[in-house]
Amino acid sequence: MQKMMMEEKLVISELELGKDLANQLMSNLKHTSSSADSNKTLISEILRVYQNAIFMLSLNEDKNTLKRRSPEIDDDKDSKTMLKKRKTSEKKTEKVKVFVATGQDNGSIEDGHCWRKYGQKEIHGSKNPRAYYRCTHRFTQNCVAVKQVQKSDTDPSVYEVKYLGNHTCNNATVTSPKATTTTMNFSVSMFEEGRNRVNVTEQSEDIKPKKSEEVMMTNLEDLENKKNIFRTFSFPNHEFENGQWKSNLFLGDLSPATSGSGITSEIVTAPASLENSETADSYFSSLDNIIDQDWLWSAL
DNA sequence: ATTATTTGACCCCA
DNA sequence: TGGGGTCAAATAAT
Repeated sequence: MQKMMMEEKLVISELELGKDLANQLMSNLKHTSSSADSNKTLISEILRVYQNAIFMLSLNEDKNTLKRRSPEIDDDKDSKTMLKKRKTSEKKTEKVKVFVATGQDNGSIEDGHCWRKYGQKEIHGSKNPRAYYRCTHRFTQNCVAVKQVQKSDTDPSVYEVKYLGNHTCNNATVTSPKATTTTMNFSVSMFEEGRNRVNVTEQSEDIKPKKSEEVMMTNLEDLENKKNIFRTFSFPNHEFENGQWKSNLFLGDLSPATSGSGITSEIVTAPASLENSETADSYFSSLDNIIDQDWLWSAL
């Protein structure tokens, strides 16, 4: 009950924030002096805020149905430390991270890491191809991080970005000094994935398989489709866990390494170039464990 | 010259 | 068997 209270509070505060932002926007629009960028930013914020609120609410609905799944996830976590050659072991209960970002760029959203494209495929039910990226330092630093980017079918301004594996390279943030004009706000959520849903398929046995998978959706909006699944959080200091939020958050750059299996949460402060608002930082917060979503990349 | 992208081949697994 | 992830040669960009 207390947790419920907490969540409700969060929802309310999100909505209030949205209202605030909307008012600002209204004001901006009245005084035509404001920049377009500013308005765009506000709109992005508003959308994100409402999305968060929606998610929180939808979460309550879901809670009953999928509250406790995945009782046994840990087992192989430590036990096999040095698993020699697990033959495509069993289920991959991975953690999935969902990023939501308002982006207009081509999916190559600045996320503080250097990526190298290594493939692109047409995907069965999708109109748009999926691009595959790996960390630039893969060979030099054995960094296994990989990501997939695919433009949304429904909204061309939306890019769905799926992250697999954690970065183990040093070159975390700071991509290049040059105009990190970077993007905007991101929200992240993370949850566990039910068994063979979105298969991670980290085929190699070379490096230690990271047990983490992350998915990121760029831009908001189309959460309409995937209503409840998407829990995105962008408000500071809140971590979702086992159906409840707790405040706890990390600020700073993308989570460094943590090659370990369990990522917990990470937040990213985004550059927030537009305007000077110091609070413009965006961050990623993540959640832990939640439902499994097939909707995500599924061709529905 | 070096580093990144493109793109069809290859390969694995459901 | 084919969908989708990766490789790698060719090509482009620096």
